[in-house]
Amino acid sequence: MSDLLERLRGRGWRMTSQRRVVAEVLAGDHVHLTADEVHALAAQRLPEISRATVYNALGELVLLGEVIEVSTDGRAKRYDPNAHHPHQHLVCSHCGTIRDVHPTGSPLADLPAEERFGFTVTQIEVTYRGLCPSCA
Amino acid sequence: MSDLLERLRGRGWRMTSQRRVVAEVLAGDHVHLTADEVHALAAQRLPEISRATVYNALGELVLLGEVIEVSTDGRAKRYDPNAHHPHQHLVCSHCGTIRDVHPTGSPLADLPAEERFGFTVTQIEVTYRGLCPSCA
DNA sequence: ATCCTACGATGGACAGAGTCCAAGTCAACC
DNA sequence: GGTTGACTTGGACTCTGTCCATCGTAGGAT
Repeated sequence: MSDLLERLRGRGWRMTSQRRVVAEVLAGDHVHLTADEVHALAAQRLPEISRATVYNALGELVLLGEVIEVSTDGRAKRYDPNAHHPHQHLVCSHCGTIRDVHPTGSPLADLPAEERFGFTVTQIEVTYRGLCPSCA
Repeated sequence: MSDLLERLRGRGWRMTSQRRVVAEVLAGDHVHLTADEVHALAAQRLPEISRATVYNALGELVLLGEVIEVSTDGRAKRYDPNAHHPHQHLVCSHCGTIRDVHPTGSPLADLPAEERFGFTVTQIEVTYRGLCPSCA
């Protein structure tokens, strides 16, 4: 996690107390937080941090490739710090719980050339939906 | 498309002029309209139709399984009338164009039992992202 | 054909998520 | 310890969607 701070600083990311707190919140074990949840956790350590700053920092972390934006419902985006290990998501349709999963094989192989319409496909997102054990 | 109206009426869907226009707008080309786009198109035929009515009708069509809700960005949901033919989506990261695609094989087979965490998986969404020919 | 009535439509207020901006602050380099 | 330009702030604003009280009407009953 201080790896993260190192990397960011090394890339010329100006280190402010606000950005540090946002990065630390994400690097904790709370996964898939919404921006407001990140803001709430950050505010526990830095009470006057503003929402705009959290949004800015999150957006920059996404651009830097340190965090992935996930939107599994049509509501708030979630921020996934597990950006350096490719994975997909398993979502409970009832309670919204999200788990990282690692399917074998590549879904790209399943898309025939004639179905690509000339696109250069660079990314594939797979969302598995169903009921988790508690909601079943 | 009048198939759609038939089916809806047969299921006891009370047919109002507003609902008819919404259904007809969707039954047009296989595009992926947002609620506001549906509203705009519907309003060309029925100028005083309200946003709330369009949202209501779209929500009911989704519940009836006649239309699928798609959210490929974190922004407005899109409504996909191609609900009776399973398919996935190919999205241009630059201009947002969406195309229906039909991958071979099932990604479910790629999710090992130990990666399912006891979930009962009932639905899988795959989104292929990349650049379309015009944006490349 | 007309009447009834429950279901649907309306539009304006409201809510949630996110963006923008002008003014103030401060991290990093000198 | 200055200087300076990048960062932060908070409030206003946008966009998407929901809610609700009131009004209108589709379709069965007569």
